[in-house]
Amino acid sequence: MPFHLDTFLPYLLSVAAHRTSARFAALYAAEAGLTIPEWRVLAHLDHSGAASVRDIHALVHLDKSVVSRAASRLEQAGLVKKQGDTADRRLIVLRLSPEGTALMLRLSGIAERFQAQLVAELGTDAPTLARALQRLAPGSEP
Amino acid sequence: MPFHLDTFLPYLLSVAAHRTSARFAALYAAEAGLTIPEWRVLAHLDHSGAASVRDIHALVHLDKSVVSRAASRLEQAGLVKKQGDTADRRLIVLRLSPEGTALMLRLSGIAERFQAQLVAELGTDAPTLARALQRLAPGSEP
DNA sequence: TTGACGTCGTTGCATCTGCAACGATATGCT
DNA sequence: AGCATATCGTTGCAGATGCAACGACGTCAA
Repeated sequence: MPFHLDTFLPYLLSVAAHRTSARFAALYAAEAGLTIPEWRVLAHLDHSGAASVRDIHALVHLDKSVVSRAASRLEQAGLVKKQGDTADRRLIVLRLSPEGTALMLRLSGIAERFQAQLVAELGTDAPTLARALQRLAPGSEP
Repeated sequence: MPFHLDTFLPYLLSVAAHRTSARFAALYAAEAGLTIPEWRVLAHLDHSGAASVRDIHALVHLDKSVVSRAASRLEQAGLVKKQGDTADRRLIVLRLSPEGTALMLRLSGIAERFQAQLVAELGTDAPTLARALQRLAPGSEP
């Protein structure tokens, strides 16, 4: 009995994730030419206020190098400010600039509308989906 | 009210997909050093018998170039045979070699056990998750 | 038949990713 | 204090990815 790829959860997850990210990226592409890592860094800074590269690396599931390069691009674009931590001079504190804050104000509106649309498409399955995904994607594991 | 990334479905999907794929890849890494595209090509050939690059591209959500290169590597590894279609000489028919069939026999066992473990972890949410993912990942759209 | 157009698989190229260094700094042990 | 060890952010590098060509082949209409 051969194996069926189209009921295999890792495959379904991968395809659904890719497609959903692409749909969302198309929405904010008009607003700002951000990559997904850049968007995640901005979003995290928006709700945490300030964070180091390490914090984002740990909490947002991006490699250190990806965060570092995304932060550099965002700084060059004037959306983020880097600032050496005075207590621990290895750390670099990232904060949204006023322009970054303004951009996130618009982007978070787009994101919330997209989330609402997804929830509408999923109907009553939406909360279960979110719960199941959170179980598959633990917050702290490597 | 700032935006919360950790309830955002595209983000949850991405992290869950990455982590689940990594768990699965670790399982078959010992059995065969396959990349994910290679695994998908093998799995699709296992249950379709024969398929062209185009077929796999359309059904398995991989770029043409990715399928082409994966097929070349698999052929060089002796797991897949390429064969020109006699009717339409643009097409290249891919089939599992005996070695490829034997490998898939072992890999599909690993895959089914992993799927069973995931289902066990998810409990009653598993069928709902699968249904929701299928709705987010339509079979034919570009 | 001829020629325009579409499709197939491959390849080149720019970019992104993940991993392993590396220098700078901090921490802990003696 | 002094030195080994660990952590932080950056960078180099090999490999993978997505996209746009490209040549080869097929299809359709005139």
